[in-house]
Amino acid sequence: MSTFAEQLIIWHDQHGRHHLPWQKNRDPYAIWLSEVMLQQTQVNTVIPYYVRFMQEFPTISSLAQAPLDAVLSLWSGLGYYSRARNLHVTARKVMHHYQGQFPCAREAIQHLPGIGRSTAAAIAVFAFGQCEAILDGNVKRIFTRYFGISGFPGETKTQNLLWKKAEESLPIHYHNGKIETYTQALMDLGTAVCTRRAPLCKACPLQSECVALKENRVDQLPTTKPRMPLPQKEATFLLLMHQQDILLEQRPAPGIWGELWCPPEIGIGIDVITYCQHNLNIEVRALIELPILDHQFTHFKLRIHPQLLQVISSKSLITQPRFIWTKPSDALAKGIPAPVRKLLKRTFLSELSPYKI
DNA sequence: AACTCGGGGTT
DNA sequence: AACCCAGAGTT
Repeated sequence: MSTFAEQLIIWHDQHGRHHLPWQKNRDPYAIWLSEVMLQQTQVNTVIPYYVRFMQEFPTISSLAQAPLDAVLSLWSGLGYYSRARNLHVTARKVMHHYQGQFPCAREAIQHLPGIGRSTAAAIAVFAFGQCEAILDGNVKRIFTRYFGISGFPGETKTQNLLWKKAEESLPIHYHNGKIETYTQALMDLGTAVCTRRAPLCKACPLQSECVALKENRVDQLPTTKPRMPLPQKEATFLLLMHQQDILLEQRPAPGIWGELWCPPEIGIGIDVITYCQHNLNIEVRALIELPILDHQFTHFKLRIHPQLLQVISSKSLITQPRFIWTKPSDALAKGIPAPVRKLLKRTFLSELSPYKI
């Protein structure tokens, strides 16, 4: 076995993580769920969501039978909601096309929605013990440093080279359990030792062969993404109050916050009273402009101007299924984005708020 | 190849 | 405020 893999496996026995919630068994469903939740999301953030999700939907069958709304509700706050929608689609696909048995070949796994090459490989490794290479943020960091590879890992050229290194470094002549340990060791080393800033090279099992360490380039690698300043967007949120209820609208998918519930959003500068008359067919009275809510996405910044409005006419005028009237406390149990959760809490549920319901 | 999709943690 | 995180899908 290569020194690289062997050193990692030896290191993992003493220093790796062995008690994460999804490490209890080889249930493909449990492993698949964990891998999807962990896409672009840190372990400590995922754990409570994962535990709740497994309690609510302990099997792929129970997930497949659930309504999407229930799935999104459990996902609320975790972000990247297309993951939840794809999870739901895939659960039904596995039930229907694979008789509830998760496919075990990496290629087949990779064809399922929401599962790319790295996630498919992780599932193949941890659920089925197959010898496949992963390439996540941890692995990219370790390999760019160990082999001294410069260039932003998002570029195709660099990414292809990293995949090649990942495959070449696999423990080919392994026996039972080695590939799982090796794969977990890569991620644990990336999390605990080969960190983005201030890596603990003196504690690293790969230090004697690490090119970046030899050449004193550890803090130069991996090459950071060239960033553009984020465009600033603004929007008005209409908080329409009718007695104890507010109006929520289900947003279209695909798109930002697809299928999640939000107060109606309009561009700034649009006359609110007129908009409600013409587009919602509701007579309203403007109460107050609530404090601005700033939110940042990967590719733009959104400044939300929440406007509190009182409904004068009957609320029953809106009957489209994409609109609902709901108590703010009930809205928190639905699939709503994080800023909306924050807004509803501080406006309607805080003891300090004059609009507390 | 470039762009779209979130939210939270860290520094 | 910038950067990153067990990336994937679309165009």
